[in-house]
Amino acid sequence: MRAKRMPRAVRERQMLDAAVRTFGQRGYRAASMDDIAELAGVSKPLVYLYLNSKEDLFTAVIRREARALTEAIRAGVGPAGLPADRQLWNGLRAFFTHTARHPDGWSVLHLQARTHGEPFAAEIAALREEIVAFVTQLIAAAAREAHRDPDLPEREVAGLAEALVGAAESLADWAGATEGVTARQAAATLMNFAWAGLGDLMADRPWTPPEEEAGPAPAEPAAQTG
Amino acid sequence: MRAKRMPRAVRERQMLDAAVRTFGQRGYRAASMDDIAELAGVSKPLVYLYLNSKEDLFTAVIRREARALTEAIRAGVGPAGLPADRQLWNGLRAFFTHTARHPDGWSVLHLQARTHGEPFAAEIAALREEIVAFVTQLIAAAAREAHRDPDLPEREVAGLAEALVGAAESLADWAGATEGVTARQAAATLMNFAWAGLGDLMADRPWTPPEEEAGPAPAEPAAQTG
Amino acid sequence: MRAKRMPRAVRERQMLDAAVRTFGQRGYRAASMDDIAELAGVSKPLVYLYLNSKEDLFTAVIRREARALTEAIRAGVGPAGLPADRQLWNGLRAFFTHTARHPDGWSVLHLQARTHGEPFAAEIAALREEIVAFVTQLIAAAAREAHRDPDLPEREVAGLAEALVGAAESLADWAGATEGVTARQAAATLMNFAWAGLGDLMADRPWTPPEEEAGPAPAEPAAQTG
Amino acid sequence: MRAKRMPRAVRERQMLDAAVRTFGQRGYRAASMDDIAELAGVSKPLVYLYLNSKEDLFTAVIRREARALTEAIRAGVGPAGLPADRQLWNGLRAFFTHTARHPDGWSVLHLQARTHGEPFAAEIAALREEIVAFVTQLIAAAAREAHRDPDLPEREVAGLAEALVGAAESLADWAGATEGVTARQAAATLMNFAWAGLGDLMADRPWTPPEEEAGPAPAEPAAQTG
DNA sequence: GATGAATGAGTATTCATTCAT
DNA sequence: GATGAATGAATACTCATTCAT
Repeated sequence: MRAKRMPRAVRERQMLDAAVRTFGQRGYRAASMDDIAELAGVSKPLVYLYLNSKEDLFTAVIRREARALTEAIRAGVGPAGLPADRQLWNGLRAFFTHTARHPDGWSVLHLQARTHGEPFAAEIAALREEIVAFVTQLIAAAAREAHRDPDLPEREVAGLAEALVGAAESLADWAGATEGVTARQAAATLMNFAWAGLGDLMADRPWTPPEEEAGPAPAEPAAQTG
Repeated sequence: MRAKRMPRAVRERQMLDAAVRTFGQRGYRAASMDDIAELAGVSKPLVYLYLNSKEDLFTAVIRREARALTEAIRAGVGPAGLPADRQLWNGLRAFFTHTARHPDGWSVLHLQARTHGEPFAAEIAALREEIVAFVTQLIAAAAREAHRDPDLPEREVAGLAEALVGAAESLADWAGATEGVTARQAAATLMNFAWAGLGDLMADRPWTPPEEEAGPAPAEPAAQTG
Repeated sequence: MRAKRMPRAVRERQMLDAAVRTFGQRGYRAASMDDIAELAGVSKPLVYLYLNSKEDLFTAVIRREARALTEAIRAGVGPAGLPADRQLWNGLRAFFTHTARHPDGWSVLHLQARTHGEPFAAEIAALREEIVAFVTQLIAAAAREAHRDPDLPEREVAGLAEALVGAAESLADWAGATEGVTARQAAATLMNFAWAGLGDLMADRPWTPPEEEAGPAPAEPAAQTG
Repeated sequence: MRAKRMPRAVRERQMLDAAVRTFGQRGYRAASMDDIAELAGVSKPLVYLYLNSKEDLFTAVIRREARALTEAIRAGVGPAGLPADRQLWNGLRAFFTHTARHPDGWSVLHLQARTHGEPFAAEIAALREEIVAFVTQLIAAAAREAHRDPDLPEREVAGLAEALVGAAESLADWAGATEGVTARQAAATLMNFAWAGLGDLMADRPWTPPEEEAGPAPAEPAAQTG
């Protein structure tokens, strides 16, 4: 039973929701347009009318999910004036919270989109670059705060940022697969690792999370749609 | 055009070589058995005769590449008596060297195999578990060496190992994509990040690589075939 | 060349018609879905869209032909009140008429479906059971009419019914292959054989067909389509 | 482990044995030359060397099994001097005994060979003609014995013979599928049906089997090979 | 004589995509 | 605006058959 007339924006959202789920769970190639149309509750030609082709649909999905993720992080990080470690701590919690709440979207971004060549890889590269740039700038800020001298070489900082982002991605998967690991714990583990380093941890000198703000974790409207 | 007669073992190796390349570059679904057979220089039925099915072929590829990777790392790490940071340093260099030399194999292991569900995910899970277990044990050894007291909680150690492995994976991709980053540099960046931590780095207290052995990086017979 | 748009039911009938012909003449394995689609004047994907798989298609064909045959017989037999030999005589004429008019359907039911294992054999077993049950009940009725005492053992009756049905099947093939043998003649031969027995025939005591009704043989709308 | 050197005749017999089994159980199309070669314990090229092609192999199988069947019947029938009903009775027992002992051969002759078009159908037609001719001549003999006058028309006799043979085939299948039905019982059922007719049976005037000869049922060397 | 190595030619099935209404 | 009807192009997999040794 097909749903009755609806404004285009709503229909399109339903299609994208269905697509995220299908792509996230089955993968790009294994997901068929039939599946997606059925899950969205519309006919296949309508999907084509609105989203043009499978490639365009997948690209639209990637963009929407990428945007949602970066906005979640941006919202979590807080004002630019905070100290670097505090900003990172906030951002990581937002990141782990978001990936936990949108596993299909995370799967699309982290697994599916990277595995199927151009033009999707480029979308992901852009997303990653944005995040890496943010982290890079945080590291630079931390160096400034510490009056470090001389500066770390640029490429070294880039590598550190890559490492940090990779560690976060890995922990997001791990938290998603391991019962009972909260976003907060994942973030704490990563802060320790990144900020204090294993060396300090061995010496029992961990990084200490700042006292918590009053409210709950950065609000997100709701869990995964669909 | 009939392919020259060859002993089965040789042909099988050629097929696996072709498969690594094709799967690594195109992905599991997009790689067709026709492509692989052609690249291997044989007819499709022969591929089926020897490797049974696309699924079996992909599994065989995963296993071969996984084995090659773990053996390269194991060989690189050196004797068990070395200090933990030295073992890690050695292992990382071997890892980055291997992934740089076998980009298709690395793509299969890191991207393709994880994206296409069971039974491939299980193979990769096993591989990753092996590596994570090794890193976990290194961290435990480091703690012992540092006479750390009290012990880090088990789950915390697991998370740290996940983070470290994820960082390494990420840096392998980065090194593969960035002109002029050597395995040694990638390993050094990660050692700094992991061992000293960003905090120490800010304070200009980096981890110091041990003096280098005489010869070049751990020998590997040859680069990717095909 | 795009086939003209048609309602699904019509197209489905065309496909089944083409399938009966192809399966009946070439056999299940030798008939390719390409052949059937071409004969039906549609593309292969449409056949799959409507009939799902070769197995399902063949099953649908068997069911349709089985139903047509049993209904032809049921219609031919006439009211339950008739004497047993009269019912048998009517039923046999209907049977031979139908098999003569639908040789491909008869080939599917009698030859192809039995030769290719489950699940087709089960369909045919059900059909045959239905017919054998009908004959069995006729024999029982004849015994009642003759006030036979004691009853024939159940297994003996089953064997007789099998024999009669087998004889009918064989005569259907024979009539189909032999120029100039009418359904009526085949039915008469079988009635003689079955009802009088060779012994009586030798003694010149044949079974006598009842006077014929006015009209022609039981009407059937049309011959095989295609 | 391949068997060592063997005389050609023996090897060929093994291949035919394997082929009967495979064709009988799987059907002509579904049986692969690989299966047959493996079951025969020889390499595929050897099968081709001896039997030439799948078609030739199947034809050879049909001929061998047809010959075995007709010889078993001929041996069972006994001397030409016996009364017609006695000859039929003997022949039927031999037939049901043989089909029960060689189910795969019976399946090849009765099901598989008829279903796959020329040239196999011709082989079966020849076999059937031979049997029908024998039965026809028996019926003629019975008529002579009964001094029947006038003669039955030739086509009528042909039809009766077809019916009788079809009934026998059907009972062979039935006996093969029904637990506890012996060759003797099947033959008795058919003699009753054919000789006395249902009409006489209803009147409790069955055909009476002649007293049994001393020895056991017509000897056959052994059950199905392979 | 016997076999391991190899393939040409199919076969069922699927999917993204487009019309005609 | 929305959809039922339709297909071109691929894809995994199989099999009878043949050489080279």
